[in-house]
Amino acid sequence: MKPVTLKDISEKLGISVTTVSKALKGYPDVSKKTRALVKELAETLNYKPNAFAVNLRTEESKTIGLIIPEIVHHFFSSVIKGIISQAEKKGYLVIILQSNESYALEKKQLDLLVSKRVDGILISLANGTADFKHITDIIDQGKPIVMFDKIAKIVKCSKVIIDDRKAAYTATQHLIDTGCKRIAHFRGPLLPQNSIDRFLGYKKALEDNGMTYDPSLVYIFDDMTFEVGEMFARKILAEHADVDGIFVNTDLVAIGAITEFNRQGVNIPEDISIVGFSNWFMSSAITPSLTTINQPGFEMGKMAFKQLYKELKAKKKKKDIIPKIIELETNLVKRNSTRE
Amino acid sequence: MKPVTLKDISEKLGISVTTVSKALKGYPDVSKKTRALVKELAETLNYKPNAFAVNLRTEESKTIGLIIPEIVHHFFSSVIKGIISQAEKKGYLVIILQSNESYALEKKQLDLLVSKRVDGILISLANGTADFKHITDIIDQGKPIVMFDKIAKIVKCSKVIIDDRKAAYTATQHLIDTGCKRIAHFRGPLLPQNSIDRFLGYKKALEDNGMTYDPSLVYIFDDMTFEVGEMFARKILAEHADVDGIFVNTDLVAIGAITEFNRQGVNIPEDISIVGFSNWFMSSAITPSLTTINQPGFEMGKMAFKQLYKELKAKKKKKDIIPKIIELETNLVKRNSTRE
DNA sequence: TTTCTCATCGAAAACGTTTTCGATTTTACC
DNA sequence: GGTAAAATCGAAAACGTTTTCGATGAGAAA
Repeated sequence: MKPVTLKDISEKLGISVTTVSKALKGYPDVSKKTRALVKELAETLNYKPNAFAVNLRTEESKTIGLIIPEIVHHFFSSVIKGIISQAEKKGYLVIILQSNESYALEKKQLDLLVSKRVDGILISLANGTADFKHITDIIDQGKPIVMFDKIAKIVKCSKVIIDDRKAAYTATQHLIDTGCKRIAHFRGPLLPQNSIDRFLGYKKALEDNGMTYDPSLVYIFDDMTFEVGEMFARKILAEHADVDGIFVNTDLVAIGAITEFNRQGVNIPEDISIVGFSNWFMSSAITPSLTTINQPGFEMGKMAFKQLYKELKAKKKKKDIIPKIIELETNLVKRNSTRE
Repeated sequence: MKPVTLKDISEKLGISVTTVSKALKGYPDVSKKTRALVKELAETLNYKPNAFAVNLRTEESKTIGLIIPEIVHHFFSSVIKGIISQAEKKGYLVIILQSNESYALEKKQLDLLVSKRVDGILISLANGTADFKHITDIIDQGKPIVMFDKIAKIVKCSKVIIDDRKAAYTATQHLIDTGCKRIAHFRGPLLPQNSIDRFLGYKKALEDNGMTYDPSLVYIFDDMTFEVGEMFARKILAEHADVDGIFVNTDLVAIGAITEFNRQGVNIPEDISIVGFSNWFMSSAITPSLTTINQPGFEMGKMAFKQLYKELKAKKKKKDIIPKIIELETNLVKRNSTRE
């Protein structure tokens, strides 16, 4: 019933616990004969080291924490998958917490992870997070932490991101290149850095092409849902009949807009061209299929863990951690919601 | 730099480690005065108990493991969210692993969780899992384990499920009630219990209504994607032009089929009625909106954790664990892909 | 035989906490 | 003041592992 311990093995073999431990861990000062004996008995007894004891002794748990604003979300769940897949390869387990876009929760959860003594932390910030003391405190304690996607530029730690501004610029430029003269932007919320950067990329593209930036063409809303996309589409038709191109913050909203435009008999891309953001799998399914920016979620998760892993190793060797900004490539996926 | 320990507090206060520990844990044999002193110092020093030491001493980690076939999946990520939300309330953390629908991986991960000494395990089986020794071994060790959604009927442990058979029966009956005379079924893979039960419900409904069951109307395919839905739709039109109703295993495939039918000028629900399964959020977004079975993922996650929690408490009190089957209610969500 | 080297082993401390049980002090009561 | 009861404390063991450092013995070299 009780799990097998080193002591059990040592008693059965008439040798000390020390030697058993050493034999199993491949220390050189144990004879081939006893080593074989120990390993064999450990095998047949199905010995598994008590993780709690190992943790206490080595002061590491081979576990990392992950805080994410929302789990039920295609992009984020892809990131999670990327993280877990990579962590598993290196023998790390992942504890996942969800901040629900709440700063207070995020803070509490960070605290919880620290008190549980995870080896490191991966985090994508909540929209509401504007103060970063809870993050810097942890960094000051020397615990590795890596941010991804929704980051804070001020905080000195490693980050895995895409160049939202550049991607948005590319998307908008594509609309311009395919003949759009008056381009709207479905921006979504004001706060997270992504939203800001995508907006700035959109604006820059307009300006670089000698088009006037019109604030009334930027639609703002806190939630980004399918229904909001439908609503924005109706608004565009009512308020700005001259709009012939839209750059949308996220695919789900773009697909909502397309659905509404289809319903209203607006031809896409002839009357209005649309570019989304994310390359959600439904973008290729909708009719017309959606031109969009590919945002590599799985890859982002992988890279975030890889960077954290490097820092964990560096810390073990008492080396300094030099924060690194990893920028992942995005690309425009041309489909049928924009012209040739 | 080093975290504060009980010893630090005891030395600063000139009392024993024992008393400090007792004071913090509210033991009665410590005076109000010292208790206050200890609590205050612990507060200002920001003392956090060393989780590793507590784990070792108490033989529990307040951590549970979760094995799921696939994370990037709306239903499963909803379940995860339900589990995490509930676990957090009770002070438990959740380690998530993904089996990728592979029996071998599932087995390995279960082993990993046990060796990490999680307090209990939640699992939704991989499609390929047909042997259950890896599960029963853990149950025999006395470690609580609760299955959900994709379960094995033979294994003696608690389960949280829906009545797939009944739900499928309801879906099919709805097609019959609204006038469908020849009903196909997009079944998907042969193996997981859900697939089998949904098929059986479909078949039973036909038989109970005096309709002949025609195996050639049951479409089987290993993957269940949007594209498979499109393909099935084309096949139906080519092979069985007389079909006027379809019960589809999962919403995504149903939506693929609707898209293809729309493209081909088939009227839904007039020419062909469709019922899906899951109530994925896109079901209400597609045109026509999809009649479907609501499958409460979040709720399922919540209940699964709650049951596991009960068993963890029972185990602590040395009480016997009596396996419990929890069946969650499903309901038909009538929308526009079926007639009135 | 003595000395030295090398291979092999084990005692013991340490990680930080919890809990039992005995010891000491304080209070209550006569 | 003396005794009993109650309140308060702390020593020590325990959880299972890792690792340091010293001990022992065998064999080789002198």
